[in-house]
Amino acid sequence: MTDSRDNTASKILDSLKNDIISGEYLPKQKLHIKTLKEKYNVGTSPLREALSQLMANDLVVSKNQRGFYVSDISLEDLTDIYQTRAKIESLCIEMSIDKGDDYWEANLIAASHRLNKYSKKDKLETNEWQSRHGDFHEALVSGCNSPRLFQIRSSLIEKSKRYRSLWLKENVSNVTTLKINQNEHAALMILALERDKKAISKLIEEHIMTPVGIIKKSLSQL
Amino acid sequence: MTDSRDNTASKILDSLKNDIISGEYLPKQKLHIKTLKEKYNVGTSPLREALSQLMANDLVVSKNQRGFYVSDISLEDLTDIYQTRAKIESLCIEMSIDKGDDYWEANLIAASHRLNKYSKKDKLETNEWQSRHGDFHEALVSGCNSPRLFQIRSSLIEKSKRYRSLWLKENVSNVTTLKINQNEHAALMILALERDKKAISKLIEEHIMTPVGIIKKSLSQL
DNA sequence: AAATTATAAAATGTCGACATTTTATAATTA
DNA sequence: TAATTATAAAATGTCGACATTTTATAATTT
Repeated sequence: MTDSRDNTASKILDSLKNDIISGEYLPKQKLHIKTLKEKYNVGTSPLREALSQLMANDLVVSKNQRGFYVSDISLEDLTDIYQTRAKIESLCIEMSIDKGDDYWEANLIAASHRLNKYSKKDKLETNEWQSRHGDFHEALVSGCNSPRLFQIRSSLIEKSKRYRSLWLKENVSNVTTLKINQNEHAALMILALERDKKAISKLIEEHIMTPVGIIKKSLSQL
Repeated sequence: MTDSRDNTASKILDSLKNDIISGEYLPKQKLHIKTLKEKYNVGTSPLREALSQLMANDLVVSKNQRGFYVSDISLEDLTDIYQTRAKIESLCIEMSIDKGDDYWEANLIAASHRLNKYSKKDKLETNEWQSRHGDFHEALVSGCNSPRLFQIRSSLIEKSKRYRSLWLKENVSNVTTLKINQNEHAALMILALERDKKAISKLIEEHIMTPVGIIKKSLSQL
């Protein structure tokens, strides 16, 4: 939460990051200092500090004396992000399978149940579904006890979310595609419980790559 | 290079980052704003912007109203960094083997030759050796055409260098340990040219993990 | 009219100032 | 003397100001 213990810079960082990821600011869009200062009600310093952090996260770029811009997207980057994300997720899951205990299994089963139940509803909210979907995948990798690998995973998810958001913006309420691969989730859980590293690696990579084609199509005709 | 086209913040970022990685500033050490301003001859804003970026790179941490500190190290993190780095390097090499062409092969052979020749010298400089060593490993992965994976690799190398620097600080001119695994390099090249993904993956992971034990020992008695 | 130049407006990046908080030091109490 | 409180010093984080550069607009030239 944005605690009062936090300074202005870190508070505004969350807002800004979220606004970029959610697609409120479009790729290549200029981020005017003055405008942002007014919008978020802050001074120059904390704003620029937040933007500096976003630069390090590749969400923002800057040219000297020409200000800050939302970093650009591309079909190549889309593929690269997802491909890398797939490989990393595979690593996480393999570690998870190596180290996961009974609690990991139980937690995975629970998360799967929550996702399944919600997916069967006819009128489902995107946010809630995405939340449960994310929880399920997190449960899969939660046995991986490598903070650094986890961190890499998070930053990649962040970056991929941006592409998904932009795609969702073009295809409002296109929820059906979200549950395209519902049966794959079931398979993933079974393979995890069976500790079949090889099979689950293969499946998770395919699973993660599934949206790429769809997003690509929608994005290329922009 | 630190072009005059760059702004103050990005110039100072390089210096600061380098000084942290090289171990000039020690883990947990406080980074006083006033001191840094004088040392680097800059004002508040660009300094704090640079520190903000280093925060995003996990090289610096900050507590509100209590300033900036060099991020801490630990034996667990040392292991985690290197372990993750090993996995990532393995991924890069596998991709490299999949996509590498004749030029990749030639470049690899050349880099290997430069490293070999220099390693045989009796009086070798650490910097030059490390440079050639780095080049060799980069040649190995240079066929991997995933910018994002490459970026992850770079940031992990950065972080691991910090541990190596701190270790080197305790063991001045301990160059012999640097070429402990010289024969492994030859094996790596051969396996790369043979396109033996499985074998090279295994070897590179071991190769990267080699220093961990040594650094660990030296670091734990601090 | 198109291209170039001159002028005005807007925006960026850096600085030092200042209020607020933290830390260090001295004074007080038990 | 140890612990607590009061006081002083130092440091942080935020702000607005300002010089400099970029961008937009108007004037001039060919």
